[in-house]
Amino acid sequence: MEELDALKFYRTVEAGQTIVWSGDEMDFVASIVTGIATLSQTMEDGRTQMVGLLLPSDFVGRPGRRAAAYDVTATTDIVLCCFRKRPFEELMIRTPHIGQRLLEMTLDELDAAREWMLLLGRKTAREKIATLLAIIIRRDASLQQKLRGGGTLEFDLPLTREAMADYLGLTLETVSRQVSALKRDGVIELVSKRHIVIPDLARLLEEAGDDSDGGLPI
Amino acid sequence: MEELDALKFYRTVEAGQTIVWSGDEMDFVASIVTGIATLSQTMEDGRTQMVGLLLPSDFVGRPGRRAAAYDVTATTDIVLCCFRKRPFEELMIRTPHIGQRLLEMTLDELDAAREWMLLLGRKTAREKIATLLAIIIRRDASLQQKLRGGGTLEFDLPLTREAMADYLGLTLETVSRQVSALKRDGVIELVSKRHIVIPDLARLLEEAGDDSDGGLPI
DNA sequence: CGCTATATTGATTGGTGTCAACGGGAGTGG
DNA sequence: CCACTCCCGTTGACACCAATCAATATAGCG
Repeated sequence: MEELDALKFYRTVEAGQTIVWSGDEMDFVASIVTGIATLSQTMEDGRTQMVGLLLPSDFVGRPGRRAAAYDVTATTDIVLCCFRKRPFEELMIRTPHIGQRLLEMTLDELDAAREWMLLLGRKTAREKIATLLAIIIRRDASLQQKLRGGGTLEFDLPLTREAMADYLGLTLETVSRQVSALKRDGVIELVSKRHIVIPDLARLLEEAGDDSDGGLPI
Repeated sequence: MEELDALKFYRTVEAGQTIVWSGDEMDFVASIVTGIATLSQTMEDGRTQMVGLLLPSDFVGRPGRRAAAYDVTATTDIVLCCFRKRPFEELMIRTPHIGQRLLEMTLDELDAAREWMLLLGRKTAREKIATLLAIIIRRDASLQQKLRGGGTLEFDLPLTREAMADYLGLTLETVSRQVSALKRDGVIELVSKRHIVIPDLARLLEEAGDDSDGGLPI
């Protein structure tokens, strides 16, 4: 661990900036310290799909790969803790614990990706929005212990409507419409465009279409 | 490695049988020896989405997790090489190499899942079909060296139309229609319903909408 | 105060889902 | 050998959800 410390250096990125472009050579790996970043893929004609959301403690880059496979973009101001790749890889071989931790994290990301595949392939626009909100809530809950005995929840959306659309495989107009519809139906309340109140979490989860029991499985 | 051998036992599953149900307790992990299996998720109302395709050498189960997160179904007759989970986990801690290999495989699966997210979220039905065919060809090519100098390719579909639909986030009717359309347009030829000839691979890749150069990146 | 980015809303189109009928091959049994 | 049935696949008619094109708010900011 002290060895890792010796390798690291910090880097800051402003909101909206792209950290790496798909296809770029990457000579470092990194871990998010603060802020939120997104992984996305873009087709020739401009259609884009987000394929991952990176939160503090998440890992950027893949050991053993030269070029980046996705665009990595900062959605908020970001602080990265970087390691030059070669030394990191060597350290990983000598220190099994690091690899084990990476395996854990990668398996979690794989689960998240697969949950997202169900959303993209089979859920309606309304269910997609509800699911996204539920996921953001779950994440918030696990970070800051903000649950007040199952009462009302509120939070800020860290994403624009366009980013939500790219995440959900929708257009931004559809996102806007469905958010309005959920508001009209009393599932959510909009304090401002980005600040949302959930009067009844169970109701939201029902709209999300998940087969979960409704508990917050942190 | 010899230790691993001491733990293993084999299990066979008939085509169509479910190996584990989502939520089941799993007291083993396994590796596919022969055959093809699928990972899928199902919603309460029956909508299902495949989230993974397991080929020989692929891994089943997650170290450190009690219950299965997905349904695992054999699409062909299958032979599994199983290890009881607890001893396997202990061995993994003592033998870093196994963990490193698992990490590699998991990262590959994550890449595949993310490629699939782009397909599910942003591609048209026609592009989805073309992409699936391209992926099957790439897999076949990497297994058996069947490429004849960029000439015509042919192969068998290992999936029913319904399985294709579950994989692509479509209905089986739409799959059937788009396969017919690709045939009508000369992109593919149907020797039988499951045996396909590709007269022009570049054309197929173009239909798939990928930004790749068209080479077969094995 | 305009300027720009973000968001909402409307009108219309089009792709895919849904419901339904039909085709065709493989296996089964008379 | 031929009907029968089942499963898989195809095709058609129609409906509907979400995309597209377009106009209009709203908020932040120099």
